[in-house]
Parts: sequence; structure tokens; C-alpha cells
Amino acid sequence: MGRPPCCDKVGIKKGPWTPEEDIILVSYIQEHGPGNWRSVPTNTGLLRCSKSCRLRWTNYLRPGIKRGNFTPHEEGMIIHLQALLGNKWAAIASYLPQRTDNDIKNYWNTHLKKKIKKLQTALDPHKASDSTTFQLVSKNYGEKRSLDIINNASALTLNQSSTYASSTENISRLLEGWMRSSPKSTTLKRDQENNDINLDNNDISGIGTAVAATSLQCYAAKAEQESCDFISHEEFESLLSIENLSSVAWEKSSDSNPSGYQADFTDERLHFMSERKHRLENQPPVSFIEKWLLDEAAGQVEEMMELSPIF
DNA sequence: AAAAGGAACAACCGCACAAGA
DNA sequence: TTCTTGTGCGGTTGTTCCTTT
Repeated sequence: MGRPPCCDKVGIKKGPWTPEEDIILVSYIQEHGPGNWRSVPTNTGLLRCSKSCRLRWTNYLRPGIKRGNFTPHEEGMIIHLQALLGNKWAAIASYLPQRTDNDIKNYWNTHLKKKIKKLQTALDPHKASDSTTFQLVSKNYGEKRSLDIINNASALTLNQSSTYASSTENISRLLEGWMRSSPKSTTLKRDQENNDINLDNNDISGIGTAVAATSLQCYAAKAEQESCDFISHEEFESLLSIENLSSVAWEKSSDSNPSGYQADFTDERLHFMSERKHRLENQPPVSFIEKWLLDEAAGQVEEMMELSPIF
């Protein structure tokens, strides 16, 4: 006996999200922050269940998510952590702040499993089990680091949990991408754009998450060129607060349409979107923070590189 | 050029758990 | 204490894209 479904399934849209839906969701979250997912479909008019909205945000739209190819360093981290923790994707993801558990899980299932099997077969055709993977990796990786990982796990997890990073550029790019996308534009295109966004931003969310920077986190950060920073959470929040990012009152448009928002865009909404876009583009750039963080982290990153013989 | 098969990944489903009423 | 709600998590499925024939 599980819980009842999060929403009744009648009239609920399933399948891939459209750019329009993404925009609506992002706009709403910009305004209200993530959370209270049950109210999201009601307030936005999205024909999605709350859970779907949350997942979409968590796994795809949330700023600071890095998409695309995993670096060899990340691969190594995943392999090692998987051997240590098993299929605890969320736990593993906490060491790779830019990656979602879903992403890691997918990557494991589609790439790493095969890779490891191949490697094991090559090394020892008779033994091909997960435990040998661990031994193989761990041997190179070093016992001490393994212990560090475990010791730091709780601190990191705590640290991650309160993170909500907003990225002006991310949202703005998303809007731009949607604005200029032809009807034929696909998820792939969005992927590409998100990729660009994240490359540009180099993950601002890291600022928030790295307050209690541990050695492992620096290590993880290395893979991403992410920052092991020394900015306080408060500072971060004030720099990139939701208030700073929010613009046109969303309620306005939804209030003026008591019958509920429909999925198709009205002129009013398009106007709302373009106004938002304009405002977002005029937000102060955050690149100086990125630069500062990258400079700050550069030294540590190099150190970590030295310490990781197998990756 | 078209079809088939496989790979990759986004999204869904069901369950568990914590918090609050 | 019990029930409801919100959220997290891991497994699985479905769709799209890519490669091969």
C-alpha cells in the first residue's frame, strides 16, 4: 500500500515538456521559489501533476545543472562512489553538485556499467563483479580518500539541502532560446542551449553549496571547474536573490484570467514574456563573481589534480 | 534513401519517509 | 496516534536520436 497518486490523472498531460511549459514553470519558480509543488499546476495552469513539475525543475530546469558529457574525473568519482555506496544515486549526486541523481543514474546504466564490464573482462575474464570494481578503483584511489568521503558525507548533504541558486543568465537564456526557437525546435536544441548556459556560468549554484568546502568537495569541484569558494551563503543569497530576479508580477496575468491559464499563449502572456526577458537581460552581470570564484579555485583545483593519479 | 536496431536520456511510477495538523 | 501532504529516491519505461545495414 503506497500513497495515493499525487494528483488525479484526468486531464494531466504526460510526456516530454515543451519549451512553453518550461518557461511557465521557470517563471513561476523565479517568482515564488521552489517548493509547494502541489500549488504549481493550479497557479500556473500547467496541465502537469505537481510531481512532474518538481522533477522537471530538479532534473532539468534548476540553474546550475551541468548537462552533457561527463568528464573522466566525474566518471571516476561515480565509479568509486557507486562501489562505496551502491545505487544511492542521490548520495552520489551530492558529491557532484552539478549533476542530478537521474543524470548520474542514467549515465551509470548506459555508459559506466558497460565500461567497467569491459575493463574487468580485459583485466580478469574470470572475475567480473562489483566488488572487484571497488577493489580495482579503490586501490588506486587510496583508502584515505575513501574514508574522507564517508566522513564528509553528512556535512555535504546538509549543505546541499538548503541550496537554491538562481541564475539570471540561465533564465534569460532559456527565455531567449524559447523566443527564437522555431516550432521545430526540439529538446535537443534546448539541451544544447542549456549546455552553453552552464559552460558560461560555470555553475553559480556552487557558490551556495560550497560554503563548508571540504577536501572532497574541492575534489569534485575540480572536475567541473567549479569553485571551492569562500563566500557566505548570505552573501550569495543577497547577490542572487529571487527578489533581484523577479520582475513582472505573475499573479497579474493569472488573476486577470480567473478561468485558468490555458496552455496556448495569449498576446498578454507573450508580452509578459518579452518584458521579463528584457528585464532579465538588464540584470547586472554575474560574471565578475564567476571570475573571482574561478581564480580563487584555480590553485586548489590544480592541487587536486595532483592528488588524483587515476583520473 | 529507407528500415532496423541499439543507445541515450527524459520522464513516469510506486514506494518510503518526515513533518505537520 | 492517525491521517494528510510534500518530497525524496530508485527502478523502469517510452521516446528520440544515431548508427548500421
